[in-house]
Amino acid sequence: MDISEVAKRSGVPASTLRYYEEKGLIHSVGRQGMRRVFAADILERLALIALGRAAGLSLDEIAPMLGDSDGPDIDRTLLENKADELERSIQKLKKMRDGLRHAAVCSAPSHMDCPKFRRLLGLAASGAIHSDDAAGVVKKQRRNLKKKSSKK
Amino acid sequence: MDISEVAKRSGVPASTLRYYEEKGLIHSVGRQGMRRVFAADILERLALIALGRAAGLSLDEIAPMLGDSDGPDIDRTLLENKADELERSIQKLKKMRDGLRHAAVCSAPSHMDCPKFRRLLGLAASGAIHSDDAAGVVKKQRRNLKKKSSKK
DNA sequence: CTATTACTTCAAGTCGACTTTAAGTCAAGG
DNA sequence: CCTTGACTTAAAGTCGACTTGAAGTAATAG
Repeated sequence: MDISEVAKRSGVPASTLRYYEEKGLIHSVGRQGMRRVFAADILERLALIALGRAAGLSLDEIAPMLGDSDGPDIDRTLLENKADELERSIQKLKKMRDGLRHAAVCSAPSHMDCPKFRRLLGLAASGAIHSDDAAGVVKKQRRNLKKKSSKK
Repeated sequence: MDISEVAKRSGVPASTLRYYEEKGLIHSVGRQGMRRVFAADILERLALIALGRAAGLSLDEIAPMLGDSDGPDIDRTLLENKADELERSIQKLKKMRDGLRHAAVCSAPSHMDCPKFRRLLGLAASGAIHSDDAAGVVKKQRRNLKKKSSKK
């Protein structure tokens, strides 16, 4: 497969594939002239990378998990840690969600008069809701939208 | 209050306060010499900003919600949308969490032999689990750690 | 054989929310 | 009055994961 074929099948842009190769996350099996040729199993590897990303791993964290030879070499402890991390994030996001829903329907004349809202405010201020959690979630969605709409 | 007092009370670094002022999110009530003086209600305003950030709003989205005069001016529809967004994120993260937990304990010789794992892989590859969701959550945690440890 | 198109590399740009640095100002304590 | 330390500004740097642009090469359709 050439790079555009991989891009088509995987949904990963060619530029990203080159970037991944540069970072050592993927490898081409050789070249036809100057062009990269990829093996079929590259798709599985890309799925594995996508999974790692979805689990909140950085590319540098993912790299060592992709076994160089055959199957992936996954650290089970790391997986558990990530799962726990996700669990904590979920709990925080739930609090935010409930707080937002209440604020949206709260009948207090001003949100500042609503005790629930003030409690939520206190949580955010004290960092009990770690402000980064949701921010990251949403920011990227915006980026994706932008990407899609600017596809000339 | 001078800027360091606000920083101390709110936990927001002085540099960030100046940045927020530059962006129009906060205002000082005047100067003593060259130094900013803040009113007491700045703390409430900062809490509001923290809340917005926690809900996944960008600074530019937050700005219009902080009423210029007295109470905040919050768009209830926006809040509902954000709550829905969080809800979707929560569902995705739950899938990830469960998938990771299984992968961590799966007895298949290689993860590639485990049907559940392959299903998870498929989800990630197809983008059903929007890869950015968890990534954002975690990345920032790393940043926070870095910040704390490099605090000379 | 040649034009087209798709690839190639390398360097630089992007995004958001800050932080850092350099150079300068000044309020307050001794 | 003078030092000192906390403030000031403006500009540049940071972080991660890519994307974009410029300039060049070559596989392939005609």
